[in-house]
Amino acid sequence: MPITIEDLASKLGVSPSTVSKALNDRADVSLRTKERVRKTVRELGYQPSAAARNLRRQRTDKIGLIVNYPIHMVRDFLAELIPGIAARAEQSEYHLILYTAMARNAERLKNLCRSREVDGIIVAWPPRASETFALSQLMTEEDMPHVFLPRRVPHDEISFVAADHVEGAKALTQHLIDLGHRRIGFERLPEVYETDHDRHAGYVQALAAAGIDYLPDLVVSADSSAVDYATRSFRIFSSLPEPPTAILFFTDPVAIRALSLARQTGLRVPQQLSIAGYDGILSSGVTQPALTTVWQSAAEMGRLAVESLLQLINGHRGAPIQHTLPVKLFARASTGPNLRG
Amino acid sequence: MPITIEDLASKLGVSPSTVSKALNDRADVSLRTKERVRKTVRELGYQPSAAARNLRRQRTDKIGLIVNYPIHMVRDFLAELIPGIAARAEQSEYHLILYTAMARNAERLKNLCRSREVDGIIVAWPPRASETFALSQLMTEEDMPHVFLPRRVPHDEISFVAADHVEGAKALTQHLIDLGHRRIGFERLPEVYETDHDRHAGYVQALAAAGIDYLPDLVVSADSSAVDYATRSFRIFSSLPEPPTAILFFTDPVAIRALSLARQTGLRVPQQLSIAGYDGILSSGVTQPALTTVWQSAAEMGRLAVESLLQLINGHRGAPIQHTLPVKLFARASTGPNLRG
DNA sequence: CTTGCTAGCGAAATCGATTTCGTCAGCGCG
DNA sequence: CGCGCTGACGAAATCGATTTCGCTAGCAAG
Repeated sequence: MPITIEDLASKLGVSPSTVSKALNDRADVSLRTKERVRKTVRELGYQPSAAARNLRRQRTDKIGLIVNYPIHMVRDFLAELIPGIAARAEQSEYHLILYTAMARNAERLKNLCRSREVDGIIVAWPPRASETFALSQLMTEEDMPHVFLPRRVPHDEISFVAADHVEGAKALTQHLIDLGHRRIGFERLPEVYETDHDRHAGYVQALAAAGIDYLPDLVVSADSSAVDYATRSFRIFSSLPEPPTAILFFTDPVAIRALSLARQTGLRVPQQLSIAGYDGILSSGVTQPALTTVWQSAAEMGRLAVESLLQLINGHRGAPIQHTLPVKLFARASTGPNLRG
Repeated sequence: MPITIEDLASKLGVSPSTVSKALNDRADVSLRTKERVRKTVRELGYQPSAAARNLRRQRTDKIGLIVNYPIHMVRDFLAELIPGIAARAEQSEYHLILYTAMARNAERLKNLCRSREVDGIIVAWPPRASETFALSQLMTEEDMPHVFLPRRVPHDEISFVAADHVEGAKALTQHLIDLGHRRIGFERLPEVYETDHDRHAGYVQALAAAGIDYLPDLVVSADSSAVDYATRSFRIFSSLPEPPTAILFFTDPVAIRALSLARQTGLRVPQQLSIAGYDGILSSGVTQPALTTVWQSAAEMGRLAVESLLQLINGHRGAPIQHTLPVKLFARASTGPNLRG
């Protein structure tokens, strides 16, 4: 039923080869013929079959995005990332296929590679370093270009696009130090995530630069298995013999929860306690007081990830492509001068 | 380089036809042969070429999602919708291709249909009734199954999944009436959007049911061309000779902005003015006071859209598939009893 | 006039699967 | 013994494009 290249050819009185070559602007077709072909294509609304092209050209002009987070943890991030990726891809005539159920399943990933239904893959995978390496190897063996997101990967051979969480945590800590804080609480994750590692390093660096001692008591490991670990962390900080005058929470939702807890406890923010989050989710701007936080541009990361991937697809040789993007500090009302000396 | 069905066949000493039939579990292959084939497939990690299958079977097991909103207006919505669609699609071995640059371009849409790179399309398109009809016709002519989202489409022949905005606005208005309000402001959009139409109908119905007069002064058209139309609408309501005691804003962001404006003006919410939003974005839960709003489950709509689309793809005949989903009222602290009589 | 070259086009191979149709052996039955 | 039927398999066509390679006409150069 749909128009094929054969239909076009017979209508024009030329061979399918000529039509194909005309449409792909090859040199061995006369200008006059090219014009005739293009005109008829417009008239009939001919569009080549994607499947046939893909089969013959051994490429699909599609890239895959593997998303594998618990969605509720990264709503804001994904809401920016996905349109960012799609927009950049479409500029280069690529489209985006989404895979959300490839959860830690190396077998399925391998099948995806072998089916060749995408030309390259962006992996937004949970940040387990060990997994990352194995998966990258698998894709390399299958000749599948790939880029990881949104964390640094501790391997020189792996391409990634990441945000600079060392600088992010450093800027946040510095901001509090500038406000006169000396006892700055830091909430971290229990498992070994790279993000956590980077942020902790930033925190440590900022303290050291200001000549402030690192106090292990002020660093609390979140227990992500606890139902309400925001409350748990908050209580631990509060029940310290000498509580911090400012706290860096691991994510905005936790910090927002902490704002409520502080209000319930009768603690005024920021007069008696400064609170900061991380990630710059939309909600952080509308709390009362508005939350100080650090933001990474997911759309920008997506854009860069696509550009890197396209380079790899187009045969980039040499060192893998690794980008670390700056983050931006949003100093808002939930942090203020240290009034407790 | 990758393994083809031919490689498998020669390794097994059978023909490619037999391998294909074994893998597709056809009847004219012996059990013993099927077992042998499956075993070797596992050993070699064979995965059929997607392009070759697509070409021969004339289907791709992919569905397209056309998103065409200004992203910032629907972040929360998309962040739920897209994973919802992808998750449901993957249950049925379908995958999702995203198209964000098909902006109101009928030509590109037609090309997408003719390229046959998807088996069906979910259109999350701006709500212009006239456009919708033309686009639906175009896709019907191209034999492309399609479902519209997230609004009712005023045509009996078009499949859609929508939220019940009549009931949503009605519930919201009723909630305020129950709190003793009589002068209830209603912000609407200037253009003729179906959503606006439905919500306005719900507002009117609730008033009528309570025997309250409909006062045109209390209905303000938002000027979406204004930079800060939240402020503009808020001022119009405030400067009325007898201002409303409660206001329904068109979206949560506008309502959240109104909360700040009220605070700046010295108006206490909800004691002196009740404010409600619409959409149930995440941020609405963390304002101070938390915003009363109405929420539609984007994930659920996505799920239903996929199911409807699959029915159409699998040859559903008869009436088009039209779903109108209930919405949920979140009565929170930004609305309270009318204390002004 | 012959040779060589180029421009323009078409025939046929190719990509890798699925599907149709034909073949053949083996079996049961009259 | 002959016939028909069935179960299991393979040869070949097919999907619709791209690409390779060969052909021919026309023209320039020697």
